[in-house]
Amino acid sequence: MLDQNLFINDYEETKRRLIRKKVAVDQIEEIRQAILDRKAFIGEVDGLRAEINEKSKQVGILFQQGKKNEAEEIKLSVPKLKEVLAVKEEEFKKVDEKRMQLLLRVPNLPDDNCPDGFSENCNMVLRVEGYEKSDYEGKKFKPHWEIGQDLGIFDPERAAKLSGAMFALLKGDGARLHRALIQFALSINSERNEEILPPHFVRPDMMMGTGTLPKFEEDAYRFRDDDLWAIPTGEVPLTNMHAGEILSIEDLPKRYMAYTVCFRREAGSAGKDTRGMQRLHEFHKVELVRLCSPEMVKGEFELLVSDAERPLKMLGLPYRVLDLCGGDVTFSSTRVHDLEVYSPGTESWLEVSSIGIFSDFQTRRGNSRFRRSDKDKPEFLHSLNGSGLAAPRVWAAIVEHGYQPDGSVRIPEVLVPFMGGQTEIRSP
RNA sequence: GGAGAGGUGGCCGAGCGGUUUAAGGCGCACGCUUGGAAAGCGUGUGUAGGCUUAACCCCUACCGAGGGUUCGAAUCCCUCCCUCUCCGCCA
Repeated sequence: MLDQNLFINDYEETKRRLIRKKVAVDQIEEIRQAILDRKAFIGEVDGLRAEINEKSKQVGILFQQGKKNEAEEIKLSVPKLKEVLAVKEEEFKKVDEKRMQLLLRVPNLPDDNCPDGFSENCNMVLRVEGYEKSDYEGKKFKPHWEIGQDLGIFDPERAAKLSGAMFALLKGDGARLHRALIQFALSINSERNEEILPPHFVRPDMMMGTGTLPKFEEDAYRFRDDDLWAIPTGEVPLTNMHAGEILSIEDLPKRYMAYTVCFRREAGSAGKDTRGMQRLHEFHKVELVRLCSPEMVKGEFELLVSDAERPLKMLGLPYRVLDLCGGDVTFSSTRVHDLEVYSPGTESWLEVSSIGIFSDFQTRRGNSRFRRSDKDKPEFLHSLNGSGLAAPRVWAAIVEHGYQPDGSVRIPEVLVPFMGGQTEIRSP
């Protein structure tokens, strides 16, 4: 959530930046008005409360002095005030609720360093690593689902039988390769990041905290009988770990990583680039989250990008780094770099990590703060996150790139220790 | 799931309808004292919002959360959440 004072003290600038993020002008005006309306009400309501408090205090004092009649007289004058207050409070509640709902649905301000533009076509390729066009041009590569089915390590039919479309079932060495990937990602990041194993179901306010609710309600799974949501990413529990707390600056930055399952309804994306392991309702991921002070953000962002790139480099996969344009930067973030691995089987770039800066947008919602010293006021933490390794798509890339003419799949060297020394996957 | 106990400031802990403006203590900060320190004494010590916007003062809300009763609620009533103890169930 944005600081509402931005709409009062820095309105033109805020408007300019929100427009870059495709927010309609009248929506911005509406928010400003709601904030002003609320401010007007709060003074009136507070004044009435003060008056009632004062009279009640008088009643108590008069009773103790034995001045019963005077006390009764004041007592009778209060209900009228309370009626007025009740009406005002009712209106105030409406105005305040409207303000809140509007604010919760406004995206974060994009950083001015984001390229201009409103669609993914305007995203800028910052660099391409390990990719030679000539390696792929004019050649035909098998998609991972074919290779996987031939080797008996990937079974989409049974996954569909059990759970429906966009679920995966890995078998034998396929499952083992997946497990190796997770172990590998956790191992190489363990020096810098503290490993967390969080709950996978969270309260609604935690989903609110990362900006997932209320805007993206249709994309998350919720339980019918309990007021809990299945996390769409480890970002949700990690970013909210210190909700309601005030950390000391000496504890910063907090660098967390978590291996979690991620649950996504993927509403509206059925049928589109969903074959094989490209898009799943349930997938496994190692997530990296940083909580820090504002001046640490720049450095942490660079570290995060390099942490997210490292596994791709080590696995020898070709990938590129995108700088998302202002209009394509996600709801809660100010700046985003995407890592996309090249999938020769689908002849496309698959997003495997989205590294974002969220400023205090998420932490204001979750009320996660820090203090510079005993004398300083608490300030909101700043948060960042990115995938350390999104298992299914990396799995797909490894299978496609490691595919050998004899039908086997070569395991990248760095994964071999995590595969118990196994160097390739063959049909049994 | 059943029975019971409890949730009060950074921490401990009193208050169970009205000078509570939340006692007292610990911790912390500053000052006095001292050759220096400890002890002692004194002062201060939350968050958010409003007003001012340089600060103070003042006002409002906050005693797990949300409702209710009352002129007045930390205190009484209802619902929910969490923690602890015992029982039951269970990987």
